[in-house]
Amino acid sequence: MNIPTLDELSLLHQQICTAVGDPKRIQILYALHEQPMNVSALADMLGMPQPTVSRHLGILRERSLVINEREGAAVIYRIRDTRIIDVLDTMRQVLRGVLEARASKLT
Amino acid sequence: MNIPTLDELSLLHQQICTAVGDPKRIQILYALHEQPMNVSALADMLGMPQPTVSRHLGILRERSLVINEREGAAVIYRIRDTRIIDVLDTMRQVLRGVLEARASKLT
DNA sequence: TCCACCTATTCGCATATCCGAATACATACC
DNA sequence: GGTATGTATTCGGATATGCGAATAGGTGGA
Repeated sequence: MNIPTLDELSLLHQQICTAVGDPKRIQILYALHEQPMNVSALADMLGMPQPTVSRHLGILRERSLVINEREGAAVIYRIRDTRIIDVLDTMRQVLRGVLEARASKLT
Repeated sequence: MNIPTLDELSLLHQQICTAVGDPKRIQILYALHEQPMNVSALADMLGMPQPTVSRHLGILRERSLVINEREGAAVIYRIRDTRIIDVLDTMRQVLRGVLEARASKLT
Protein backbone atom coordinates (compact mmCIF):
# COMPACT_ATOMS: atom_id res chain seq x y z
CA MET A 1 0.00 0.00 0.00
CA ASN A 2 1.34 3.42 -0.80
CA ILE A 3 -1.32 5.78 0.38
CA PRO A 4 0.18 8.73 2.22
CA THR A 5 -1.25 9.43 5.65
CA LEU A 6 -2.64 12.79 6.63
CA ASP A 7 0.51 13.21 8.69
CA GLU A 8 2.77 12.89 5.69
CA LEU A 9 0.66 15.08 3.52
CA SER A 10 0.52 17.50 6.40
CA LEU A 11 -0.31 21.12 6.40
CA LEU A 12 2.53 22.04 4.07
CA HIS A 13 1.43 19.77 1.25
CA GLN A 14 -2.04 21.19 1.50
CA GLN A 15 -0.62 24.68 1.55
CA ILE A 16 1.27 24.06 -1.67
CA CYS A 17 -1.84 22.63 -3.31
CA THR A 18 -4.02 25.52 -2.31
CA ALA A 19 -1.26 27.94 -3.28
CA VAL A 20 -1.53 26.78 -6.87
CA GLY A 21 -5.31 26.60 -6.61
CA ASP A 22 -5.86 30.29 -7.08
CA PRO A 23 -6.21 31.55 -10.67
CA LYS A 24 -4.28 34.74 -10.07
CA ARG A 25 -1.43 32.88 -8.47
CA ILE A 26 -1.34 30.50 -11.42
CA GLN A 27 -1.03 33.47 -13.72
CA ILE A 28 1.72 34.89 -11.56
CA LEU A 29 3.63 31.61 -11.61
CA TYR A 30 3.42 31.33 -15.39
CA ALA A 31 4.51 34.95 -15.76
CA LEU A 32 7.51 34.47 -13.49
CA HIS A 33 8.42 31.32 -15.38
CA GLU A 34 8.62 33.37 -18.56
CA GLN A 35 10.71 35.98 -16.87
CA PRO A 36 11.63 36.86 -13.29
CA MET A 37 10.46 40.35 -12.46
CA ASN A 38 9.44 42.70 -9.70
CA VAL A 39 6.06 43.30 -8.14
CA SER A 40 4.87 46.31 -10.09
CA ALA A 41 6.02 44.85 -13.41
CA LEU A 42 3.85 41.84 -12.62
CA ALA A 43 0.98 44.06 -11.59
CA ASP A 44 1.19 45.99 -14.86
CA MET A 45 1.54 42.88 -17.00
CA LEU A 46 -1.36 41.05 -15.41
CA GLY A 47 -3.57 44.06 -14.81
CA MET A 48 -3.90 43.49 -11.10
CA PRO A 49 -3.59 46.06 -8.31
CA GLN A 50 -0.11 46.09 -6.79
CA PRO A 51 -1.26 45.14 -3.25
CA THR A 52 -3.06 42.13 -4.68
CA VAL A 53 0.06 40.93 -6.48
CA SER A 54 2.14 41.54 -3.38
CA ARG A 55 -0.22 39.56 -1.22
CA HIS A 56 -0.24 36.63 -3.61
CA LEU A 57 3.54 36.72 -3.90
CA GLY A 58 3.69 36.69 -0.13
CA ILE A 59 1.68 33.50 -0.09
CA LEU A 60 3.84 31.89 -2.78
CA ARG A 61 6.99 32.98 -0.93
CA GLU A 62 5.64 31.62 2.36
CA ARG A 63 5.18 28.26 0.65
CA SER A 64 8.66 28.52 -0.87
CA LEU A 65 7.33 28.32 -4.41
CA VAL A 66 9.05 31.58 -5.34
CA ILE A 67 12.15 33.32 -4.05
CA ASN A 68 12.95 37.01 -4.09
CA GLU A 69 16.02 39.20 -4.00
CA ARG A 70 16.27 42.89 -3.55
CA GLU A 71 17.69 44.89 -6.43
CA GLY A 72 17.80 48.50 -5.40
CA ALA A 73 14.33 49.63 -4.50
CA ALA A 74 12.77 46.77 -6.46
CA VAL A 75 12.33 43.15 -5.37
CA ILE A 76 12.79 40.57 -8.10
CA TYR A 77 10.74 37.41 -7.80
CA ARG A 78 11.47 34.12 -9.52
CA ILE A 79 10.26 30.52 -9.49
CA ARG A 80 12.26 28.40 -7.06
CA ASP A 81 11.53 24.96 -8.51
CA THR A 82 10.28 24.84 -12.07
CA ARG A 83 8.68 21.45 -11.48
CA ILE A 84 5.76 23.42 -10.12
CA ILE A 85 5.24 24.55 -13.72
CA ASP A 86 5.22 20.89 -14.78
CA VAL A 87 2.47 20.39 -12.22
CA LEU A 88 0.43 23.19 -13.74
CA ASP A 89 1.01 21.91 -17.28
CA THR A 90 -0.03 18.37 -16.41
CA MET A 91 -3.05 19.78 -14.65
CA ARG A 92 -3.96 21.53 -17.89
CA GLN A 93 -3.70 18.26 -19.78
CA VAL A 94 -6.06 16.65 -17.31
CA LEU A 95 -8.33 19.63 -17.74
CA ARG A 96 -8.38 19.09 -21.48
CA GLY A 97 -9.41 15.49 -20.89
CA VAL A 98 -12.16 16.63 -18.58
CA LEU A 99 -13.57 18.90 -21.24
CA GLU A 100 -13.48 16.09 -23.81
CA ALA A 101 -15.15 13.71 -21.39
CA ARG A 102 -17.94 16.20 -20.83
CA ALA A 103 -18.35 16.88 -24.51
CA SER A 104 -18.81 13.21 -25.27
CA LYS A 105 -21.16 12.79 -22.33
CA LEU A 106 -23.48 15.27 -24.01
CA THR A 107 -23.75 13.09 -27.08
CA MET B 1 4.52 34.91 -24.35
CA ASN B 2 2.72 31.89 -23.08
CA ILE B 3 0.94 33.08 -19.99
CA PRO B 4 -2.61 31.77 -19.86
CA THR B 5 -5.30 34.35 -19.34
CA LEU B 6 -7.83 34.11 -16.55
CA ASP B 7 -10.31 33.13 -19.22
CA GLU B 8 -8.34 30.08 -20.28
CA LEU B 9 -7.62 29.01 -16.74
CA SER B 10 -11.25 29.66 -16.06
CA LEU B 11 -13.36 28.37 -13.28
CA LEU B 12 -12.83 24.74 -14.19
CA HIS B 13 -9.06 24.86 -13.94
CA GLN B 14 -9.35 26.48 -10.57
CA GLN B 15 -11.87 23.88 -9.53
CA ILE B 16 -9.49 21.08 -10.41
CA CYS B 17 -6.69 22.76 -8.50
CA THR B 18 -8.77 23.28 -5.41
CA ALA B 19 -10.15 19.76 -5.73
CA VAL B 20 -6.66 18.33 -5.22
CA GLY B 21 -5.93 20.96 -2.58
CA ASP B 22 -7.76 19.16 0.18
CA PRO B 23 -5.81 16.58 2.21
CA LYS B 24 -8.67 14.15 2.50
CA ARG B 25 -9.33 14.28 -1.23
CA ILE B 26 -5.65 13.64 -1.87
CA GLN B 27 -5.87 10.57 0.33
CA ILE B 28 -8.97 9.45 -1.48
CA LEU B 29 -7.31 9.86 -4.88
CA TYR B 30 -4.26 7.85 -3.82
CA ALA B 31 -6.48 5.15 -2.35
CA LEU B 32 -8.55 4.88 -5.53
CA HIS B 33 -5.37 4.72 -7.56
CA GLU B 34 -4.30 1.67 -5.58
CA GLN B 35 -7.67 0.07 -6.07
CA PRO B 36 -11.09 1.21 -7.23
CA MET B 37 -13.65 0.70 -4.51
CA ASN B 38 -16.94 1.82 -3.07
CA VAL B 39 -17.77 4.56 -0.63
CA SER B 40 -17.91 2.64 2.62
CA ALA B 41 -14.77 0.67 1.81
CA LEU B 42 -13.02 4.01 1.37
CA ALA B 43 -14.54 5.32 4.58
CA ASP B 44 -13.32 2.28 6.51
CA MET B 45 -9.86 2.31 4.98
CA LEU B 46 -9.26 6.00 5.60
CA GLY B 47 -11.10 6.24 8.89
CA MET B 48 -13.48 8.94 7.74
CA PRO B 49 -17.25 9.13 8.26
CA GLN B 50 -19.18 7.86 5.27
CA PRO B 51 -20.97 11.16 4.57
CA THR B 52 -17.63 12.94 4.52
CA VAL B 53 -16.22 10.51 1.95
CA SER B 54 -19.36 10.76 -0.11
CA ARG B 55 -19.25 14.54 -0.12
CA HIS B 56 -15.60 14.58 -1.21
CA LEU B 57 -16.26 12.00 -3.89
CA GLY B 58 -19.10 14.17 -5.08
CA ILE B 59 -16.69 17.05 -5.50
CA LEU B 60 -14.15 14.90 -7.33
CA ARG B 61 -16.90 13.52 -9.56
CA GLU B 62 -18.22 17.01 -10.28
CA ARG B 63 -14.74 17.94 -11.45
CA SER B 64 -14.51 14.72 -13.49
CA LEU B 65 -11.45 13.51 -11.60
CA VAL B 66 -13.18 10.26 -10.71
CA ILE B 67 -15.91 8.23 -12.34
CA ASN B 68 -18.36 5.86 -10.72
CA GLU B 69 -20.47 2.93 -11.75
CA ARG B 70 -23.17 1.17 -9.88
CA GLU B 71 -22.57 -2.44 -8.92
CA GLY B 72 -25.58 -3.75 -7.14
CA ALA B 73 -26.24 -1.64 -4.10
CA ALA B 74 -22.67 -0.35 -4.09
CA VAL B 75 -21.11 2.37 -6.22
CA ILE B 76 -17.55 1.75 -7.33
CA TYR B 77 -15.36 4.80 -7.78
CA ARG B 78 -12.16 4.97 -9.81
CA ILE B 79 -9.66 7.54 -11.06
CA ARG B 80 -10.61 8.81 -14.51
CA ASP B 81 -7.21 10.10 -15.65
CA THR B 82 -4.19 8.80 -13.77
CA ARG B 83 -2.19 11.84 -14.80
CA ILE B 84 -3.77 13.49 -11.79
CA ILE B 85 -1.67 11.10 -9.72
CA ASP B 86 1.41 12.31 -11.60
CA VAL B 87 0.41 15.80 -10.56
CA LEU B 88 0.25 14.75 -6.93
CA ASP B 89 3.57 12.92 -7.14
CA THR B 90 5.36 15.85 -8.72
CA MET B 91 3.84 18.10 -6.11
CA ARG B 92 5.36 15.85 -3.46
CA GLN B 93 8.77 16.21 -5.12
CA VAL B 94 8.42 19.96 -5.01
CA LEU B 95 7.40 19.64 -1.39
CA ARG B 96 10.55 17.70 -0.62
CA GLY B 97 12.57 20.50 -2.20
CA VAL B 98 10.74 23.04 -0.11
CA LEU B 99 11.65 21.20 3.06
CA GLU B 100 15.31 21.00 2.00
CA ALA B 101 15.32 24.69 1.16
CA ARG B 102 14.01 25.51 4.59
CA ALA B 103 16.45 23.23 6.34
CA SER B 104 19.42 24.89 4.64
CA LYS B 105 17.98 28.31 5.35
CA LEU B 106 18.26 27.54 9.06
CA THR B 107 22.00 26.94 8.81
C1' DT C 1 -43.65 -5.66 1.12
C1' DC C 2 -40.28 -5.24 4.74
C1' DC C 3 -35.65 -5.05 5.97
C1' DA C 4 -30.73 -4.44 5.68
C1' DC C 5 -27.21 -2.24 3.55
C1' DC C 6 -25.07 1.30 0.84
C1' DT C 7 -25.01 6.03 -0.71
C1' DA C 8 -26.29 10.96 -1.07
C1' DT C 9 -28.04 15.26 0.77
C1' DT C 10 -29.30 18.82 4.05
C1' DC C 11 -28.56 21.89 8.04
C1' DG C 12 -26.03 24.86 11.12
C1' DC C 13 -21.83 26.37 12.47
C1' DA C 14 -16.96 27.43 12.48
C1' DT C 15 -13.16 28.66 9.72
C1' DA C 16 -10.54 30.27 5.88
C1' DT C 17 -9.92 33.01 1.81
C1' DC C 18 -10.24 36.79 -1.32
C1' DC C 19 -10.66 41.48 -2.48
C1' DG C 20 -10.53 46.76 -2.64
C1' DA C 21 -9.05 50.60 -0.29
C1' DA C 22 -6.16 52.84 2.59
C1' DT C 23 -1.92 53.06 4.73
C1' DA C 24 2.64 51.94 6.46
C1' DC C 25 7.39 50.68 5.27
C1' DA C 26 11.78 50.69 2.38
C1' DT C 27 15.10 52.34 -0.81
C1' DA C 28 17.38 55.57 -3.95
C1' DC C 29 18.38 59.93 -5.52
C1' DC C 30 18.46 64.96 -5.22
C1' DG D 1 16.25 65.72 5.09
C1' DG D 2 12.76 65.51 1.45
C1' DT D 3 10.68 63.35 -2.39
C1' DA D 4 9.64 59.75 -5.69
C1' DT D 5 9.30 55.09 -6.51
C1' DG D 6 8.56 50.44 -5.14
C1' DT D 7 6.75 47.06 -1.77
C1' DA D 8 4.20 45.16 2.22
C1' DT D 9 0.48 45.16 5.60
C1' DT D 10 -3.93 46.07 7.73
C1' DC D 11 -8.96 46.42 7.88
C1' DG D 12 -13.73 45.10 6.96
C1' DG D 13 -16.91 42.71 4.48
C1' DA D 14 -18.38 39.21 1.23
C1' DT D 15 -17.88 34.55 -0.20
C1' DA D 16 -16.54 29.83 -0.02
C1' DT D 17 -15.30 25.60 2.27
C1' DG D 18 -15.18 21.82 5.62
C1' DC D 19 -17.32 19.17 9.21
C1' DG D 20 -20.53 16.47 12.37
C1' DA D 21 -24.98 14.97 12.89
C1' DA D 22 -29.16 13.77 11.23
C1' DT D 23 -31.83 12.29 7.51
C1' DA D 24 -33.39 11.00 2.95
C1' DG D 25 -32.83 8.05 -1.22
C1' DG D 26 -31.71 3.56 -3.69
C1' DT D 27 -30.96 -1.27 -4.26
C1' DG D 28 -31.36 -6.21 -3.52
C1' DG D 29 -32.87 -10.18 -0.97
C1' DA D 30 -36.00 -12.67 2.37
